[in-house]
Amino acid sequence: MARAAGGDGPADGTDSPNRTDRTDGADGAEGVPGHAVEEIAAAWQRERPGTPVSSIGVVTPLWQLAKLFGDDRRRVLTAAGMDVATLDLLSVLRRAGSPYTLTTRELAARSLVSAGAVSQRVARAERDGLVTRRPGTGRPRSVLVELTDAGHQRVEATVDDVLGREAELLGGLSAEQQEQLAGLLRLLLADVRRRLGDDERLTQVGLLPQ
Amino acid sequence: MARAAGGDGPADGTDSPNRTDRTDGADGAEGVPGHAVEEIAAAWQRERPGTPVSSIGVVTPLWQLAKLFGDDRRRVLTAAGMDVATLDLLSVLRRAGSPYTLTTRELAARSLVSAGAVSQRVARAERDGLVTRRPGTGRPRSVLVELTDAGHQRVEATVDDVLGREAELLGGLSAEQQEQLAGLLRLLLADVRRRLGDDERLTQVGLLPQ
DNA sequence: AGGTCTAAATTTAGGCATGAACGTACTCCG
DNA sequence: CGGAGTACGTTCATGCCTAAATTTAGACCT
Repeated sequence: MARAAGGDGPADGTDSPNRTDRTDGADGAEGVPGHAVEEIAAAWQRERPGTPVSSIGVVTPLWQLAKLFGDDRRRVLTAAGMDVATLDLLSVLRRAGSPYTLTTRELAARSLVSAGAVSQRVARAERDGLVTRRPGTGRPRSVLVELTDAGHQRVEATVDDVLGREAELLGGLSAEQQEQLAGLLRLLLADVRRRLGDDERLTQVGLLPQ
Repeated sequence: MARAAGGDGPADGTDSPNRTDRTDGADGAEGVPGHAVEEIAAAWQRERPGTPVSSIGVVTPLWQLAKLFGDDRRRVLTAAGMDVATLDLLSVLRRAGSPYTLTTRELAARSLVSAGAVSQRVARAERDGLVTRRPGTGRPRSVLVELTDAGHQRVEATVDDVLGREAELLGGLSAEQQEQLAGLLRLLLADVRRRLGDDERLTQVGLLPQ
């Protein structure tokens, strides 16, 4: 997605050769394909000694990976006539199991998006016949959202593709590395969630990825 | 974020009690504050045996963490009269060192956003007097973007806050754990970038975080 | 030398998210 | 019992991004 316009053509494949002859000089180790993250912290240190760079080693790649995975998923889904937000919604309902019904309140909590966003997601999905909406009997103004057959089918048709693709992208890491990484991320997530969510009720989770 | 409307009130503290009396039954270990990621893979397995869930342990927390860090950063910056996209732009220029000038082409590559997004970011920043734009002498239609003094000051005023805050959020992990995590993320990032970017020139990096 | 090709930036259209204002249906207390 | 509170879903304005169309400036070939 750092891609410019121009569809899927051969694009600028003839790109790297004449790369270092431009504006440079202010750029250090540029042109090297894999210079990456370390360079960012180093640049801050060089330009602004004392900058608290300790977080960069974790946060930057985290960010980039999320962006890369997200963009990739979007592309996969667009090709299948689907979009990320809708799949997220449908997946949460699908995963919940029969009767595939949840309140918008829970949907918000499990999707990690705002209540307003859920309202809009559900409205779109309802317009497309993928879910239905009806008043619930529980709390005050509660609303129950239920997956339709069409919605059910849409999930079945795309989930494996998306998850399979992601597994493929993780293929560069060994099973142990993946496990180790998953463990550390889980640990960090729990801690961060406690620090933020604690007094801010990001309470539940159950998010995005499928 | 996952908050509804209505300011900062005590919100739904009285929430968990009457939670299981609604739609549930299809919800397993719900209500538990920290049920999290494992539950997602388990739910897929239960509902749809054979679903390729192997990636979930890594991708889901990755995603959630990026969202949490991103939202938090946005809040910090909003309070300071700044926004994430602009700080990203200014930071890249600041880090590049004197003369704090880069082409839009490079800005796009280093920010991991589309060319159109860069155009808009620069236009906004220029309108606010944070950067200037002028034709370059290099390639055909190249444009040089340079940080103004005002832009320079804006970076100085916010970077430490943002980075400091992030370091704080990482505080739950020991230095070794952070390092280990950083290493695995770096490894994965390099590999993913190769798989995607290789034939698609997400070539450069140098992204977001600060 | 001139026409065509190519690559880069910008513009435009559309999607989705946040946050704040609303409307409203229970709850709880006097 | 009745009125204020309060929690929840929706609506609205705004922001940012992607993808596609558009504009334009050099490069290359004959």
